[in-house]
Amino acid sequence: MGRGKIVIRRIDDTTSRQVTFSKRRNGLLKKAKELGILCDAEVGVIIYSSTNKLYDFSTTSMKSIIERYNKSKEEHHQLANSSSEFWQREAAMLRQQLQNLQENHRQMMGEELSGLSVKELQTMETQLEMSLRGVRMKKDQMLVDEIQELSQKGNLLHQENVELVNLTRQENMELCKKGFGTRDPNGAKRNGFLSNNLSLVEDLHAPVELQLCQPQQSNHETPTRATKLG
Amino acid sequence: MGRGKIVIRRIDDTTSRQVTFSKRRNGLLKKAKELGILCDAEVGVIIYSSTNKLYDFSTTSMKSIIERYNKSKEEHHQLANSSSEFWQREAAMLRQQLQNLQENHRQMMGEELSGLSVKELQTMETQLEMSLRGVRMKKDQMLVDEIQELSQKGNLLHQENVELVNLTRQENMELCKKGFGTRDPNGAKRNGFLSNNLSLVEDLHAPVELQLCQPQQSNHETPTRATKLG
DNA sequence: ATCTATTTATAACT
DNA sequence: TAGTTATAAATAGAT
Repeated sequence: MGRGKIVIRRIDDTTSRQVTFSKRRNGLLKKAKELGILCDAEVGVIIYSSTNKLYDFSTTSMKSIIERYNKSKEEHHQLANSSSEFWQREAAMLRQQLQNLQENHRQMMGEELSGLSVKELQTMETQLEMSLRGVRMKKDQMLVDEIQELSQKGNLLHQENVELVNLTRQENMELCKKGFGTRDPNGAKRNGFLSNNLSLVEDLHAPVELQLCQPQQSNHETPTRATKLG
Repeated sequence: MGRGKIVIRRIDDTTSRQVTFSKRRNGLLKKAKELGILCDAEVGVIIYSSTNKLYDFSTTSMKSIIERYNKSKEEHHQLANSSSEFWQREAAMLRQQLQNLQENHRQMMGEELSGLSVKELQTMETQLEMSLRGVRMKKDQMLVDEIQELSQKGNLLHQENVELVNLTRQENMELCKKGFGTRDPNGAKRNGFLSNNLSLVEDLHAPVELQLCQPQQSNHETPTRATKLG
């Protein structure tokens, strides 16, 4: 596949050979990768250039591929000892189970549906509907829980603020009595700071209560008035 | 490089995957061989199919390539000496994979949902919706196909019956001419049997066409009239 | 397995 | 060494 046809024979020219090596090596590694992905195969490629440089590719780990290969070859002439045989069978069984489950899982994910009967598809459909209901219920429950928790936190903060306002008002009144109120009659600085603080909490609080639609809180308006009063 | 472009992604259809595996495996081994010859390289390729069959190629001997590779990587000491140990570790690894997939699968089935975040649940919900759509589409397609096939069979039977009626009528007329018609002028017995036969086929035929809503058949009424005439 | 339209890899060249 | 292009080879989809 190139400008001209070539015969498969060692390329004599060193430069040409190295250029071709570089191109074809990449091609081979690419194809190995594609084979692994497309066909779900375990592939290992080891290449040593004529200059003794190593290039390799493997879908999983080269170590495990080589070990698997060695074991495959050993089987032929050497009957392993009983312990080895046991684990080997165990591994084969587990590999099979894994493959079964993988296929099942893929079908569950809506892939690889060819080869299933209408009845099987019907069963899967029912199962998926049940799963979906389960997941949605769980999600909704989690959201409701989260909202409730936030709401409770909000209520707590609100309580704290009401108490804080009351305390500060008492403090102010006591300061006024002691005559410090004359230089700053409205307490603008401190109260300004406080009301800012409170409205921030209000902003965080209000939408949470909207989402929950809890009707029992009749004390919502008090802090707003309090900030206006303060 | 084929009739159509493909994306490099696991092929879902088992048959296609195996055909492609066979073709590309041969391609890869051929290219490995060519690289070895053209560029004077040492090449080793190990392939395990998804059905765990081994295919390999090596320019020299796989054993020497693997040994060279192991030396390059300086890993050869720690490779499992005991076959038993190797398979034991292999089994442990497979078991772990199996457990991971099983947990995933259970969650997919709507079980064991605790410990998932709202975001994860949202992702699962979307995935399940997609899967459900896929399964439903596949099922519907299969049903439509089945109906179409039945309809075609029905049409064929219908054609055969029309021809049968014509033949029988001709036969009757010829019998009448030969003078056998005088004892049974209407040919009641034989025609009665035939019309029963036809209406049976009609009953089987009609609803199938209703489901498919094919408007092109203008010959539907003819057999009904024929039975009335006969 | 075989065929062929098309894609992909790459030989020759820059 | 990297980029371009004409052509050979591989192969996807069909039979």
